[in-house]
Amino acid sequence: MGENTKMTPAASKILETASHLFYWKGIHSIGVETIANEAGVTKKTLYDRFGSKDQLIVAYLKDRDSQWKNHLSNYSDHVPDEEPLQKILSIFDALENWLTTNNQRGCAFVNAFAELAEESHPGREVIIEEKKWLKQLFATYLKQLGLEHVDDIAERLLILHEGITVTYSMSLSKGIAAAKETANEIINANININN
Amino acid sequence: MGENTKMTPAASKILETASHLFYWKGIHSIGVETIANEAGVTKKTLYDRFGSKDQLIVAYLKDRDSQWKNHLSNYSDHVPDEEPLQKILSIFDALENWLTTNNQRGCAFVNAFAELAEESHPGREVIIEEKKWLKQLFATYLKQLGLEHVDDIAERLLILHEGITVTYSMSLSKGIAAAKETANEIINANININN
DNA sequence: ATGTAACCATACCGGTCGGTATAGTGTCAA
DNA sequence: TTGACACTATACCGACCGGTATGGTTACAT
Repeated sequence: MGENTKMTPAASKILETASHLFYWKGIHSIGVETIANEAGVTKKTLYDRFGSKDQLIVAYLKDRDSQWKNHLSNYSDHVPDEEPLQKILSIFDALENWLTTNNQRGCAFVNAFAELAEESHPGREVIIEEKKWLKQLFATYLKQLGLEHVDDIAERLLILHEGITVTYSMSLSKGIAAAKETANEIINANININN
Repeated sequence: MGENTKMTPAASKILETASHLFYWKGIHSIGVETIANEAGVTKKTLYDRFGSKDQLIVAYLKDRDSQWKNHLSNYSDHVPDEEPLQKILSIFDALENWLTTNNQRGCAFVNAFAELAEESHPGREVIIEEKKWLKQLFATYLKQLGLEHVDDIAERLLILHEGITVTYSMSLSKGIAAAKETANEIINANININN
């Protein structure tokens, strides 16, 4: 779902443009007319492809989701399955690179969640599912490490992940080292309990 | 600065109303007309008191800041100065109560930061100063504990603080226990190093 | 050759945006 | 008692909002 491959050329361009503008200028601050103009496309085409601004927002969020997961794969895939701790730490490495290159405005999902105040907005589900997915990924690796209380520890790792993203985007953290090291310490502390 | 005491009655009502609407509906989603109407005041009065929407936004952020600091005092002040660790943990207790009562939409500052994308918006400075203040507060208590690397540890505590606020607002954390316990463990780990 | 899908251009809709203008009322201190 | 201040009420401004209507062009598959 949402793969660029099965989109028309105009739709791809619209989504690409919307993605950039929504992220850097904010969802509510950007009008559909601006998106259409910047994409070199008529408003008619935008509505023919996406139906409404809300649906375009959902497409934007799904696109960010798949981009982030793809980025993450580049860091995790070459870590052998026998090293789940390194798998977890690679997530923080992926985040560091993600934040420092072209994503200085912080987490698109957290920002969008702030803007989409209406409980019923379909974008909110996409956001929450993304975070749940990440938490579950942490839990899976923790289980492979043979830890107990994996849900609790996964929650802590997610907290670190979200926290560092916020502080980094406000220039209150220079890199993500503080979060990565804390993650490492939390995990090691719980490994030692089992020995 | 910004104390309600030296405001006119209408100004207080406007700020109170704006504060509520900005927080729950989002800054860009709410128009000045709505605020004026809900406050039972004319738009003229709103502009006579606050000058512009942007200045009202700044007033809103400063008001949230003083409210949060006031709330924090209620939790920290009755912890004796001789117990800096408890002072730090009381910040997390204050946050738990803050988030669970009337502040379910997460951190007003993080949300506003997401909405105020323009680098030059005066509200951004208020937000960053607030976070720096909290980080410094952590550092002060850590220094009283006789720790080294207080800036590094203060950064970690801030990360936990921001992280739990985000995950709680997305219903991915049930309470703030995970953050508070991690904070406690980080501090204890660094106390032991000195012994 | 015909239809359909993807696009273009332009013009329009009602509604709302932030902000201003004009005119008037009540209160209270000097 | 006068003038400054805090307010009310109403009407207006140009700009922009999300979304629609109409009509025409190209390319491509059947």
